[in-house]
Amino acid sequence: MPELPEVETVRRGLDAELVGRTIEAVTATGLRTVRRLGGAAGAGLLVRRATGRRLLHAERHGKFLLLRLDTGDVVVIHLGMSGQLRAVPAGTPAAPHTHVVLAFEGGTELRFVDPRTFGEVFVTGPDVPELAHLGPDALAGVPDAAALGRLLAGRRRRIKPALLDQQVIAGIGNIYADESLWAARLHPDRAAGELSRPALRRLHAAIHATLLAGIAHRGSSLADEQYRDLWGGLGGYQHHHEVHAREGKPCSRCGTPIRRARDLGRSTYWCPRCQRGGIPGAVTGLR
DNA sequence: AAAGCACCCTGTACGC
DNA sequence: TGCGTACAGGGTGCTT
Repeated sequence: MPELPEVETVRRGLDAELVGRTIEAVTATGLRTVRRLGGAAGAGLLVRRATGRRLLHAERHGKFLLLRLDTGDVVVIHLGMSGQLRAVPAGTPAAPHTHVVLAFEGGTELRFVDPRTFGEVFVTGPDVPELAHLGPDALAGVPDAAALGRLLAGRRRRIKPALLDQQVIAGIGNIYADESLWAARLHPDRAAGELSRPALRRLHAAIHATLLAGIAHRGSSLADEQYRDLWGGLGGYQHHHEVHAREGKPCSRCGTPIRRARDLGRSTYWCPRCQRGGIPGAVTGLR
């Protein structure tokens, strides 16, 4: 599932491949993908506002990609669970579940492919009000432990749900939340607003190091997911995961088998020995 | 405020 | 072999 490092890898691909070029044609056949704009009318809106426009910048906020056009309009893309952006030569046969195609000058097409259609594409104005509810970007917007502390201050919820909440901090998903908490030696059930200053320092450093490592390895491509970069390449960070999808395997620090529990409808992985301090009786403490 | 769940959706894995 | 089911979980929205 694409999280910040995967989206950033795609963004860098756009920088290398398509920024500065003009969009010559747009097709939007996946009506669910453009649902925010309103079905067939939305597809027309995307075509009208993107066709003939030059791509000035490719930006990222959390897990959202923002393609800034020369009109000031912004094409916003979220990959959801199974979305892929691929750059291919015009004329390449369309993969199944290809929902939106931006045909750039020079013969390269940017194709949005998304089997499960949790992802979306829409066009909006320069201020992107649709993303105003997001917290600061987990990499660019949280400069130090004190900033992280301010985001978590006063919150009585557990730290893992807080990290996953895009309104608190944007870009962290299930993989990088688990990996960051392991690196910081924090139990996923620790109370978010009651972390000590050393714990906040460890967590801030862990989030940054984990996200940067994910980017350095071009993201995580787990066996049961589809993540690939702009050119179809697989990421490699899954080979460096310490806890995620490693239930029963020994913790690299202490040898204790990694545990797994269902939390908020998804899996949480942690080392029960290295990651202490869970709230007694909280979800993962019971299993 | 926070937890927990249903929902959207399809590909894959697995048990019978 | 093949069918049904569980699972994967990002985001949203609802209820408790």
